[in-house]
Amino acid sequence: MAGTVHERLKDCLVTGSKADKALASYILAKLNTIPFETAASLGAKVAVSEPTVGRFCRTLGYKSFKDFKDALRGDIGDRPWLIADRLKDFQARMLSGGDALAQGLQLEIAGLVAVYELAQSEEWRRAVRRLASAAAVHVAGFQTERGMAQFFANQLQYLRDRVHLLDLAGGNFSELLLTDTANSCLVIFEARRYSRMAPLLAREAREAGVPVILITDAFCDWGRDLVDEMFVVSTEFNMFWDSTAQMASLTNLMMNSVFIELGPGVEARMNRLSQLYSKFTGYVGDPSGPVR
Amino acid sequence: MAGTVHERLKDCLVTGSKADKALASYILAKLNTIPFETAASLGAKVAVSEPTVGRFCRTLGYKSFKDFKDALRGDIGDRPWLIADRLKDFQARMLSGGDALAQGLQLEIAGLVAVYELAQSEEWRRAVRRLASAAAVHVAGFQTERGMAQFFANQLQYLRDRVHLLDLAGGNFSELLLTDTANSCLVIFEARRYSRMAPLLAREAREAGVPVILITDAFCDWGRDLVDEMFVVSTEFNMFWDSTAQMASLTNLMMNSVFIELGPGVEARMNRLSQLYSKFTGYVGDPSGPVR
DNA sequence: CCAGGATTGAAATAAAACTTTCAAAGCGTC
DNA sequence: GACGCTTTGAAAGTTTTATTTCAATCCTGG
Repeated sequence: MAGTVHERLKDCLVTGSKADKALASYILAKLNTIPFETAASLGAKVAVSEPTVGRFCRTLGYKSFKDFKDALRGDIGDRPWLIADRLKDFQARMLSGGDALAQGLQLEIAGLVAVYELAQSEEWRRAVRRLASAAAVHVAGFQTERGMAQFFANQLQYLRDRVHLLDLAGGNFSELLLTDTANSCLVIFEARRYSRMAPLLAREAREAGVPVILITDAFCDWGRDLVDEMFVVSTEFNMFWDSTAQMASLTNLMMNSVFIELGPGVEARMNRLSQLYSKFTGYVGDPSGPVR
Repeated sequence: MAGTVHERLKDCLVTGSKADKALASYILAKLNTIPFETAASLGAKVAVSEPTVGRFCRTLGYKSFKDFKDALRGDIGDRPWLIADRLKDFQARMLSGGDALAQGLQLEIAGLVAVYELAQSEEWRRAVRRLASAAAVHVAGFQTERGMAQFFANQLQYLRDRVHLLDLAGGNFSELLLTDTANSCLVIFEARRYSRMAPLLAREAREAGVPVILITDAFCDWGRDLVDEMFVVSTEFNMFWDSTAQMASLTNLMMNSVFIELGPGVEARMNRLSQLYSKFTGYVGDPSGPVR
């Protein structure tokens, strides 16, 4: 049997034996609590023995009750979502061949949902207000997260003035710490293995009265008490190393929020910036560029 | 200790030992996946032993790890936390009010699936082989895609030698075009509005016999006949401007492919690079860093 | 720098969760 | 009602998961 967990269970409602039907029915009704159950506890609830639960999972095509729970963990459901069919293709491949790629995709989708959920938090609104209203915004990232910091800074520069990318090149962070820090703020991108610089910088900034926004992974145990807002994105997608790609999605979502916070007035700035780019460098197909 | 699971964990962030903080922090960040974990699997994720997880739960006032999970069930049990249900939430919002956030998520998921599909194409394999075997790799990005180029370059540098980030700072691209171009290649990140520089650079590179890989959006009409491999990511997620965030996912996926192509030998390089970082800058919690 | 408590992991042990085996019960068919 | 097939649970066995014990290590405060 193939397909999502939902589908298999529904099939089972029709084709299964009495015990199977009872199990499928109960599981569908109480999906939320299933991961907390064991084969025995579930069996007890449905008035069925433990081995029957195991057999049921095997009928469904899973190796064991445990395997079934794991499938639930990444299951996207059978929503008539725009991409459902293509997604199912991937899932099918995963189930047949243990395709690492398909598994990674599921994890990444789950992470993405989490990022979008973050955007609804109070913490998010606070960070957005800060980014929109601070006198200056400094952005830092270390190792492979340097690019993320750059990406964030470049985008924010379209929306507002006084956005600066910090880097390690000078060996100190005087750009942030030795200027007027009143009402400025700091954004740090960092993931495992954390550079010694990240908490150091966060601590210094805090001591200078500069609020800190940290975008990081789930393993960061030094951030909570050192920063004002902390956003955690998923980084484990079944790849040979952790991926910080979702920091880009978060960045983008945050830019959108800042844009909304700033109001339509920013468009003037954006146009002006484009004009400047056009004047000095030029766009494709833009006759007003510097050279033809 | 008393209170909800959430409260206890937060207390623990302040009062707990190092391992306890790491555990509390991780659990708070990934509450949704905890029901699927065992003490051992959780321990592995935060680099802590199995008994420590058990003790941690007891410190928190629970009888065992199992007891802790049961408490969690009561605490988060009624709010949706399976991906399927959380997605359903977003979808419902989209259908009811045309919620911008929900719509964005839907589009972004679809885009992500498309990126993963790209990773199975012949074109992808070609690009990967190229990135793994070229004598040198140059990476360029313009405007807000500079960060993406940097991100790509920084990651690839972990895997191989001779990766260079090009930029407009010098006003020419001699780093690529005036050195020995034999068997080198160029990667360009670019999205609307395209910098005049992008096609210019691509053309020059091609004339110099340098193959070009282009990562861009769906509107790029100048790329096809100017580059060897072209990867198109979705950029329209219902935001006030296009987002190139998925270029990061693509980059990550590509790094994974290059890693596989290069074989396990790269690990030596990666370790060496980490050692260097440790020596000159240092990691959090790494006593062998340059200063304590 | 050192003593003493706190923290931690390895190994051993205990407990639990799950599977297998097997016999009995259910159920449709002749 | 007997036959054969399927389904099920009890009991025993196996594997996985959690706890205990204990020695090593790490802090902390003198």
